[in-house]
Amino acid sequence: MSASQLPAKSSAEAAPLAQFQRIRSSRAFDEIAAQIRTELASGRLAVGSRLPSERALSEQFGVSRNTLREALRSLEHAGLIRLQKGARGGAFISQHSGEAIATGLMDMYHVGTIQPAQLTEARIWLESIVVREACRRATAADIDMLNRNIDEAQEARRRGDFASRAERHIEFHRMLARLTDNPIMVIVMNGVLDVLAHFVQRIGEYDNSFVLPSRRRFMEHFAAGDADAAVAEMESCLKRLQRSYMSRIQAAEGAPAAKAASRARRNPPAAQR
Amino acid sequence: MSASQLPAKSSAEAAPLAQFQRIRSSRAFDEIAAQIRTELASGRLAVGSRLPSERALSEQFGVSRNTLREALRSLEHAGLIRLQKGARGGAFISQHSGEAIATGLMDMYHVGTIQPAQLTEARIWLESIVVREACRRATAADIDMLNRNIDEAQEARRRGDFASRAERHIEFHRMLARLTDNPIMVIVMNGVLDVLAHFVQRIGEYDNSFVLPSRRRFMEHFAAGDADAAVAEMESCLKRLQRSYMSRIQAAEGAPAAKAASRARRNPPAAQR
DNA sequence: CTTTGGATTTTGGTTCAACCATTCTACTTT
DNA sequence: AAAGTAGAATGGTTGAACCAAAATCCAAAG
Repeated sequence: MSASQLPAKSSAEAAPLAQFQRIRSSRAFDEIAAQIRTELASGRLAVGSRLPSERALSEQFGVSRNTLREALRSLEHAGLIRLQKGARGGAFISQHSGEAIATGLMDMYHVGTIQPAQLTEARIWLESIVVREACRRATAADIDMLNRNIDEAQEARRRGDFASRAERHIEFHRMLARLTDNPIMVIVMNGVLDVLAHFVQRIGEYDNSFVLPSRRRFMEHFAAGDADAAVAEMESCLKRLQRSYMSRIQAAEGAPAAKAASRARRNPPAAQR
Repeated sequence: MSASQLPAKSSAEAAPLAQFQRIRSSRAFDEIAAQIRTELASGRLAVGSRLPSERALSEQFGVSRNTLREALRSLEHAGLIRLQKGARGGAFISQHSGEAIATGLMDMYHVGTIQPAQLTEARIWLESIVVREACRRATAADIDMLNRNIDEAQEARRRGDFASRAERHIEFHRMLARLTDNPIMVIVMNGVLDVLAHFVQRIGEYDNSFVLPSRRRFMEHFAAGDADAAVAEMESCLKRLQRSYMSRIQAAEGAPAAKAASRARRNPPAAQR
């Protein structure tokens, strides 16, 4: 492979591998992450390309491998790189990102920066945009897809499967967001819906028998291309849901232990104040 | 989230019927970060409280200090903790977050997941919400603040200070977002504006002589509480700006720029095949 | 000839034991 | 009492070593 780095100084290769400079300020890994970000922003590092191995990179930057790894950790968490073990592995520039935004919103909720009322409020605002734009762009196939989702939700309701029904309902909104064909709306809406799903799971079952009839009415307007009516129907439904959430939240305020964490705890808990 | 894996078809071998998931978290620091997040979500770790020192934590988790540090790095990047050196230093649960979302959007833009046209499109949509809600909530003091901002922008324009004028214009939109009093809108709008500012700075000066008159008209409607008219004025202004941006970026597109100006790479450079 | 199975190599994941730089505390000196 | 300084606590960094997974190569089996 031509990309192999040998200690022997060969002349500059034509490969897109960047020449990184030595770092200077405190917190070397911040500098390193910033330099790699700069390379990425400049276009010299395209999606799919592979950074040199940790050992090679740490030598290029003139830092230890541990420090370099902390920089990579930061970039990986941001969704910019994906790390792969084994021969031919390494750090690959990744496309998706987006996930970091969803977890960011979730963190803000957990830490109390976002209150439930603000969450549902923003959701209603965003949804009005999404519906309007989705209505403008939806094809017949898209409308079929949405109708299928409603059928599935109805089937889940018939079975008394609350979890599945809730999941279908949320998936409906994700579909609408995707129909806008705008990654910002998709990402933000997905993040908000993630938090909302978490929130709904915490407050438990609630009365949403009015949702399915509303969905049917919504789809009539939507299929007819009547964006205003579709938005109005959706907004009315969401506001009713919001009232339902808010009335339930006082009850759930006391016991926040509703997390079905299936994760295996093999180590002592981290808590200590 | 929403990551539907495509099952590799055509594997004719006798595979078990069940769909097994890929084992993921063999990485200790992921487990650690998840545990700390869980503690945070459960409310046992409040904002401002301090985690044990790295040395103590690594002992509690039964991992080396380096591994623990990689976990902390991930949490720090997310904005959940703030690290402080020296005696009485350590990892403190932090409030703000939000920054991670802005950098996430910026990353998505740099990596090409968000195209300039989609950026300005989403911005116009979001702004319509912001204006409507800000109009509903603005006090006389808020209106004064906005008017002051316009005066400053006009002053900057008189001096021919393009950078300052652009900064004032963007600050105007940040103010409006804050007036919604909804952290989600503030965070998302701030992130979008960050990217937009970066984008505008890249394409250089442009004709925006129409912005200030539009702002004055906007403020008339806004102060009168006429949200519809305010939204319409803002939208018209932003769409004109958008056309200006797009015409400039196409000009930059045509010339074979020295620095990789655009990155709409349809064919991702195959990752070392 | 193809297939299988295991050694080999490459690479990320982890550990350990130190040292440095910064910051706060507490004690000593003036 | 004020000022200065020694020390301790804590994050930041280092370098060498080993482990585990994944791709490759190669020889033996069919």
